[in-house]
Amino acid sequence: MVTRRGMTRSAILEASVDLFGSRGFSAVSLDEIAGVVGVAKQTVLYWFPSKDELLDAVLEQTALELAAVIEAAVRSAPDEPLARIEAVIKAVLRPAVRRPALLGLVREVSRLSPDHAARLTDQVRPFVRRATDYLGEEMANGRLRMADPGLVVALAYATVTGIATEPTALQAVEWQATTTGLRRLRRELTEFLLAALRP
Amino acid sequence: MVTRRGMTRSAILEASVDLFGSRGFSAVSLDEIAGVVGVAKQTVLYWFPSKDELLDAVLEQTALELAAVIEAAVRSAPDEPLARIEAVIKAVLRPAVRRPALLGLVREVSRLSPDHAARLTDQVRPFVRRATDYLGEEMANGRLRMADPGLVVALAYATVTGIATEPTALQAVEWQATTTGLRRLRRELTEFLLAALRP
DNA sequence: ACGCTTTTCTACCATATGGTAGACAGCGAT
DNA sequence: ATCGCTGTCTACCATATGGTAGAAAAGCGT
Repeated sequence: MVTRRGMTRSAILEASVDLFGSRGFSAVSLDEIAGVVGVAKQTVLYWFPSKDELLDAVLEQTALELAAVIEAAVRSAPDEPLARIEAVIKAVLRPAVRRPALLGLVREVSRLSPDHAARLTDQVRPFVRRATDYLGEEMANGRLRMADPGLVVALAYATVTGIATEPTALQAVEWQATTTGLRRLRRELTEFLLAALRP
Repeated sequence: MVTRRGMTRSAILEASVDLFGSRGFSAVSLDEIAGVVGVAKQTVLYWFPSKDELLDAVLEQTALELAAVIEAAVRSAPDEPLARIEAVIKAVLRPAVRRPALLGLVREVSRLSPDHAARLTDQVRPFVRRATDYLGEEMANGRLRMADPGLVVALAYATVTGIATEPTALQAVEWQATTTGLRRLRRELTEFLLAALRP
């Protein structure tokens, strides 16, 4: 219908991020994606030859988006680990809460075939490596609590994605998704992580 | 085949926990569950009239199991919040790592229909309530860092389930699932949480 | 042995789903 | 005008899946 210039492809990607991320890969049909985009299923299969390749594209794009957000946050923060961590939290939490599917998709990876997981892991590895190295240095400098840098990265990642992708858990502790609720969540998350990492 | 006395039902439940928890509800077919149990699909549908009711039973059982483990850990620990938290981590991490699907299933809840999620939330609410109240008291006593008790419960939950259910993340930081790796993970997780909660 | 209940299995069925084949439309270049 | 290319659609297809109907076992009390 509308689809001016190659916009269909990106619309499909966007809808797929939301659907895969919120309900899971196999719970979403190509028909449903097509319906959301307002296009026939075959159009989806024209841009992405199979559901699997669509998933690969979705994963890759999500990883790139998140990496860019984190990268920018780190660069704009002063050269102090706690400040940088705070900046990253702030930068990630905004898109994560506005679009829970983003991190939900990342979390989905562990349920997919090892192939897909491996492809994404490979893509993300350099970033993880840099984060691990950085934390290791700062621990040696005494600006962070001494610990296993790799596991600390994994733990911080687990905390942030966990809290951002489990509305059920937040609902169980009677948290409200209002503006003030959001601010409180960000503050508590930040203090939680900083307390966990301070020397 | 074998199935002495009403064992079939519990075998189906067990297999379903593993499959739903590791790969997600909609990615698992009744045929597959039946295959794992070694029984015809209709036998599954005899014990659980539909896939949805099977899911409900699986969720309920998992919640009860986890609650029992946590309850026992809390009761056996001394009356000191940090010691109790450590005991809970220890108690939960063992079954969680041996059977990742357990927590994976809990995490799956947010992807399911609001109905299922609500049923589980209701069941878990009293436990959450008690945990929140307890943390609140101990914060007032100065034995824990001052914070929003509800959000702290959610954050600690997110950290533990996140780290226990994302092999992909752990793999990305080159963690190995050996005995020593497990011990290191438990130590780091404990220190991480205790540091986050200490006054 | 015989009935009654519980448990499991063998057909089936309707539908949803990923994917193929090919027609049709828009459009820029010649 | 028409050729060729790109993008979208309609028409199908094979298969997988949740679920139904009812037959065969398997116990079990009498």
